[in-house]
Amino acid sequence: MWAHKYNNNVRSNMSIQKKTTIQDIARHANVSVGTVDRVLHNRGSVMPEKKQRVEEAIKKLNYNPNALASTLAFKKQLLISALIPEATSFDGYWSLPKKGIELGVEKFKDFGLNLALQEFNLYDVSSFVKAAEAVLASNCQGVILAPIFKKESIDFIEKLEEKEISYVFIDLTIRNQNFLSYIGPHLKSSGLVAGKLFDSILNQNEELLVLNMRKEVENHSNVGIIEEGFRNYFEFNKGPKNRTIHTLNLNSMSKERVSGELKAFYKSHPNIKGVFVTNSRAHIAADFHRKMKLDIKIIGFDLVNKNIDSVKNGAIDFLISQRPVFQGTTAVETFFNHFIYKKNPEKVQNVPLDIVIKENIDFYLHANN
Amino acid sequence: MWAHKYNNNVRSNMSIQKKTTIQDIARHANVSVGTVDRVLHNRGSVMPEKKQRVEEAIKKLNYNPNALASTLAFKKQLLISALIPEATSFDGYWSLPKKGIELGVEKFKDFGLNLALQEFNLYDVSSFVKAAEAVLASNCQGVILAPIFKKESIDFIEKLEEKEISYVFIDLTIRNQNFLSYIGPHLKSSGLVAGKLFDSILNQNEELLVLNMRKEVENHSNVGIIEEGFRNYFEFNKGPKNRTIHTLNLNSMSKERVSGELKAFYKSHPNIKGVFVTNSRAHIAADFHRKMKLDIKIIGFDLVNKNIDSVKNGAIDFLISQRPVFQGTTAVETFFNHFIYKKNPEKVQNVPLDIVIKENIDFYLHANN
DNA sequence: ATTATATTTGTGTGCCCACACAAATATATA
DNA sequence: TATATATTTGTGTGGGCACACAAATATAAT
Repeated sequence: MWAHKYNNNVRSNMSIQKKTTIQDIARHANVSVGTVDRVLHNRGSVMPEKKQRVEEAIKKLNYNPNALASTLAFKKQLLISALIPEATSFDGYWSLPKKGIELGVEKFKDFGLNLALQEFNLYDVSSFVKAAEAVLASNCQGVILAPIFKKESIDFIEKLEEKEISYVFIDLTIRNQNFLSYIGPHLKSSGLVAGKLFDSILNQNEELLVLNMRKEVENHSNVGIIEEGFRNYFEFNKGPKNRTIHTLNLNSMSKERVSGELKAFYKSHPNIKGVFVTNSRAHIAADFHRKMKLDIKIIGFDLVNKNIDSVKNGAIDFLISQRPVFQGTTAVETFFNHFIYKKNPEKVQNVPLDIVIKENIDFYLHANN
Repeated sequence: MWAHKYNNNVRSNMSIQKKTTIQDIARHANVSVGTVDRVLHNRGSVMPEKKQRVEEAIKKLNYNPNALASTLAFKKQLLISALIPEATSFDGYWSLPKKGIELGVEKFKDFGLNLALQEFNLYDVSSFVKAAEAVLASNCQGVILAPIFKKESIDFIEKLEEKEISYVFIDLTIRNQNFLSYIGPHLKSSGLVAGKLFDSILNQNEELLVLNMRKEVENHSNVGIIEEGFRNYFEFNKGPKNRTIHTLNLNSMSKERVSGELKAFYKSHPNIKGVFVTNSRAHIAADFHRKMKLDIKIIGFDLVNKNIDSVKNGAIDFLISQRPVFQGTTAVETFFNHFIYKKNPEKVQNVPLDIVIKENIDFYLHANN
């Protein structure tokens, strides 16, 4: 027994069937729409028999609420805060998640979703603390958080939990049980991918360098995991070629410093044919290689402008991109689904690790990855 | 002079501002909502001066229609047909675009979007013709078309144009001026990517084989472009290593036939260390290599189940994936934007060419790529 | 000026749902 | 039995927009 209804706006077309509404349910169960509403939201009290009739009708007519009408009627607005670093001239990465967040908000603004963007300085803890306070003062319902500063983030999260504000981590995470979702890369796999690529493109006895460039203040636990994954690859895939892997930690990002240190290092290690840069600053090494006409391969992270240029001019061989824009839209979408559709997200939402080369980079730039 | 309005549902929060409505416009321009409506849709006639007042108010108050309320009031339903091959046991590729289309429809069903799926047999032209007739009989407003059969597709398109039904191409295209959009890969770049990868991972004097496997009936103009891109790479990047590239065309996909032909070919060409399979059947060659313990690299296309297995067991080194699921959702979204928001899409929407290896494949499987 | 016709404008209804409130019914208390 | 209280149910309104129709005004023809 079927309960089909054909739309008569379009000339009798089998494949267009109107969605059933609460009105339909009410008629079918011989109650008022108010009662149907009460059953749907288990609000108020309904006689057991009527409740059953309604539930049967819902099943039979395959009722699904119209999210449009629902949000239109549900007047409450939804405010999401985003607490992320601001993009700087020498590190434009965070412009990408930001773009994603803004795209997501744009998409859902008709649904009453609003954004309060709070950016902080990647190298200034106090700016984070200040921004966090602004978020706490804003009485928003959800927070998108990039927990760059571990200790301060944990303090912040505690206050969020007191106020029962839910939060998602974006791009990086800290061990913590109560976040709604983590949206970002699987760091260890990032290292594995780089390892596999280098192992494929290098010859037998060529050596590798892991290059960590960072400022003192930065939380570098992530970088550690990436390097761990990278080294793991070669441990588990030893095979005939037993590669030597060196590590160089630099506390500077200045062109001159890096160039100098690399020059010295290469001199004492002439067999190095590949450099794995564990953050988005591969272009610094790339520029040096290009200037010195060194035939050393580079693999790095992230489609920031200077890296893009280096891929296009051949100085960087592979970039691993972790869908920064997509991370942003996903974070917003996660909250939307959580609050509007009451669907709880997966705890960990790992983004694909895109392998970008000169030949496919344009498509990544154009799409909102 | 600003015209802000703060929502008072949420305790006075600066960042939540109600969207302006046609009511606001009407008040501001001192006309009725009917007149505003007329201006917005240039329906009916409006006195020039009032029209101007309304247009000014729209600009000043930064009015954007609420798509929710709009579609809720706009009762017309939208029917989209999808004319794509059905997935078969030995070629599951088309289950992925189909999944994407269904996801897209699911997402927009509240907006009155309906789908009429018409699948045809990849190896049976007559099934395509029949499905195309069904589409023409369905009086839909848009068609998602996979133009596998060139001649028949052109015939079909002619009839669509007579009936003024717009259509998009998905996954592959044919030269034609009137399609609304093409959503799919840039074929030549697919070849370039494969070329670059092989050039990186192979040694100096190792040779390459381009393996085309197809049934007679298939439209193979695409495969030609891919191979062209592949060979182009080596022409434009000759460098020191001048590679020899062979081509083997097989009119069969049977395990036995392929194995036999490959065996013979490798015997007469012992220097071949890489095979580029120009469609989704790389797993056939992979199984053969694995059985014979041959150390020959394989690059192929598409995340179909058997290819996935081969990547995981190491028999396929690289897969190039062209976001089949995303293609489907994008096609639906394109029509949605076209009909609901009246936004015309870009004529060509190229999807990224994802490079998939053992180390990152899981993330591609989990995401809806 | 008077009627007929064309143009312009305003009002009302429905789309589907959420929620407040009133009405109706049932149960408890005096 | 009458009154107070609790439980259950129905109706109405609003959210922003599209569209039909009626009302108002302007223009033409007599």
